[in-house]
Amino acid sequence: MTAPELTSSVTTADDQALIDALARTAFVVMATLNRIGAEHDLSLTQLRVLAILRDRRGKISELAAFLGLDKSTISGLVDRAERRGLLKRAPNPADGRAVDVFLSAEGIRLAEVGGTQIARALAPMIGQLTKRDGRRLTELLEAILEGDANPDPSYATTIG
Amino acid sequence: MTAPELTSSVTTADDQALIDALARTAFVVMATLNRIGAEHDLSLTQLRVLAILRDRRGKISELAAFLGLDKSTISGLVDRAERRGLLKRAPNPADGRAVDVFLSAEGIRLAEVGGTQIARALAPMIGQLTKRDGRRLTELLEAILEGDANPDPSYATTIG
DNA sequence: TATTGTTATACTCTATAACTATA
DNA sequence: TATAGTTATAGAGTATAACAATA
Repeated sequence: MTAPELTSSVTTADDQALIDALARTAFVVMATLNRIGAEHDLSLTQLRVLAILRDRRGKISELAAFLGLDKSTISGLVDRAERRGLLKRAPNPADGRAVDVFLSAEGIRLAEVGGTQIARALAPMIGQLTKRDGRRLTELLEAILEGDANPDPSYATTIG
Repeated sequence: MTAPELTSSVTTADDQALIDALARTAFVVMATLNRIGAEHDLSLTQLRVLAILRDRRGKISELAAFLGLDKSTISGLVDRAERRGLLKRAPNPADGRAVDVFLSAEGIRLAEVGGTQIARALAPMIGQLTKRDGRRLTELLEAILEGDANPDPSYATTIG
């Protein structure tokens, strides 16, 4: 079986080739993140939660908005991660209804290890390019990200 | 909240920027695919199954290998899609144990509609680039995909 | 009244293990 | 014996609806 294409022929051949390359790249990157997450028994969403909390606290509602998920979903995700000792809950001092979530020492350690592994896993790919081409690719990707007009706020974020 | 980074600082700043751009692009593309799939009550995996079967039949075991999932998972996915009338099963003529899966007329229609929507959804992003930059981006992405050394066969595939 | 979070419920996705049928 | 597929089971991720506590 060779690689099929889902996108149709309403666009030019060049556009089509670019869409296909973007989709393939996305799947490879996501597969890498999934695989590294799985090595630590973390789903992609859990990995993202760890990334988000790596350098800040966050309320349940903020995490939900950031990830584009329902607050009840976050509640469950936090439950499981908390049970594993990766993060903790604390009452928000400014709002009696809100709950702050933040990483435990173990969560911080895991986020660091995961980050290192991700960089290492993607290194062979970016190593295909010269320094100059790498910078060029970064520029081009940042340019197309400018055109992202998705309604959901989480669509515009990085891994976290 | 601004965009956090999961990857660590074992790499150069340039590498880091590229990894970040790749991750952000991957999330935007995947979010687009997810959103369009959801509009048709299709998970990302179901969307990929439709894409794979768009121009070929496939055995359950082939779909499993292609997507990197267990055959029992495919069995369930096919069950649900078949119940919705999107695809059908038929005995494989060459192997009495195998089952062929293929799109129904409704499945073909849905795959076409979905493909068109995906191309349209990504158009604003690729529209940010000149024709020439678009071709350049395609080349660079194809170059880094060459460096993909993932063990799982499904990692090297496009959306389908 | 509106918002924050939790809980109950239901469904999908996923894997593992056990099973049947065929090779 | 080995392979293809199904089924039973279990757990995670997800959303909706109902709820309690707070604003």
